[in-house]
Amino acid sequence: MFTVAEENYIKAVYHLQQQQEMVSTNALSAELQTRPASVTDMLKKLKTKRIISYEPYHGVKLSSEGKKVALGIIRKHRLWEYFLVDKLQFGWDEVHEVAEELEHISSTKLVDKLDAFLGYPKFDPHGDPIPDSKGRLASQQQELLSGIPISKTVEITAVGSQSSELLELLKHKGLQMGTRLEVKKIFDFDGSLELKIKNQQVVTISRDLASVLFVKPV
Amino acid sequence: MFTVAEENYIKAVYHLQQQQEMVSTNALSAELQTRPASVTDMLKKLKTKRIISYEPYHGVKLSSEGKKVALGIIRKHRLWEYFLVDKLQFGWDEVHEVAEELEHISSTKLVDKLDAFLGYPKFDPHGDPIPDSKGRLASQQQELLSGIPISKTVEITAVGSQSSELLELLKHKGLQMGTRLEVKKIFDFDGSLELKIKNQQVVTISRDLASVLFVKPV
DNA sequence: ATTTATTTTTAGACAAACCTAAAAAATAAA
DNA sequence: TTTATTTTTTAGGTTTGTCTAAAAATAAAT
Repeated sequence: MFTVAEENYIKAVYHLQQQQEMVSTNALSAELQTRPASVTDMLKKLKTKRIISYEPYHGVKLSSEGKKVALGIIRKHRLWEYFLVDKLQFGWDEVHEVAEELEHISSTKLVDKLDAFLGYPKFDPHGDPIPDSKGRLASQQQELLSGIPISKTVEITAVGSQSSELLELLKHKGLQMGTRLEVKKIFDFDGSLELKIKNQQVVTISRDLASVLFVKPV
Repeated sequence: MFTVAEENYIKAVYHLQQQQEMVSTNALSAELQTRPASVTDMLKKLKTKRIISYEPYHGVKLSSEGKKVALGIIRKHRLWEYFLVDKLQFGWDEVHEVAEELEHISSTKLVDKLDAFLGYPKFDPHGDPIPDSKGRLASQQQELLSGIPISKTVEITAVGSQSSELLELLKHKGLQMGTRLEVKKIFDFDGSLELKIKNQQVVTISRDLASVLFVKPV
């Protein structure tokens, strides 16, 4: 139905739309590492396929059909990530590129059987919700760790970015998806936090780090 | 390293070479459903990449490097087929097309972890051997069911073709890879065989069918 | 050994997805 | 409200992998 290139554009528009309603050519160009002129070409193509609404010079957004397609791709991406971590023992910080390839395998039967095999997981290893076969996303009342008061126990559910620097830091501190922890102290001077990792050691993290970690009460 | 199109050509040369040393342009054209002119173009390209040896008008064969690449692709194809049948409950007659897509996922780490997850299987669901990480194929002393004497117990290891008609017939008779059976009678009139499926019912199959079923002693 | 038929290659085109350079539109600044 | 800057689009090219039509090489038949 769609080429790999088309699917990557659709996914990029979806992600950028989380930030702002209308997505600009330049934003897509940066996200996809292609030149603006190439983006314009593809937008014209996707418009004729009724996947996006697009008026020259005024940005794009996904049509309802486009959203469906995007959720299908994201579903595949996140299910494969879950598979790689849960079944094949990949580190959760090394699955992204492989999942970028696997998400373009077309068989819907495969996706649905994979979903069943994994036990219909609701969140991927980064804590992001996995759309179900109808495109529905589980919503999670998640908050930033930087806003959690002292002595409350929470569980890490997501990270605000996928940068390898961030993932490296989390690994070093012994933090991952599902880690339970309690905020012990908050230092007013620099906003750094002292955390007690459930039944384990105490670590200190910066305010910058606490501001990209999503948690849920437990 | 290689594009999907290149990999499909390499795989096709490998398969056709099982029949005859030198592979012709026309044979590749038929196998890949492309025109002979397109095949010639690709052969020139693969020659410069030192994947095949090719002299105009005299056919091609894989270089030793080309064989390595081919075995890598076949390894992925067969491991994925095993995964689909063993873990995702696909019928063994419906995995081929999906595996045709999955075999082009590049990560070798993925392949090796998948291999481990599956328990290093030696044969795929069609009974074909799966190359190990060094490209070695398990050889199997397999014989045709039509040559097995009465009262010997054997296990089905492979089928001589992948035609959907054959696969449908096998499914109907309750025969699949790994099925153990004993030859009960051989009717001289038409060469048909009566088989007792291990601890189950008795079925009769034609000589034509027995001539495409590979088995091993058990 | 010629002629005929088949197979294979060359030549020239096309669509997809990218590119650079230049023009046009929109936005911000003077 | 002009002018300058940034953003986006158009115009024209490139590469990959395919195609058709025609030419060349090989194989088969008389």
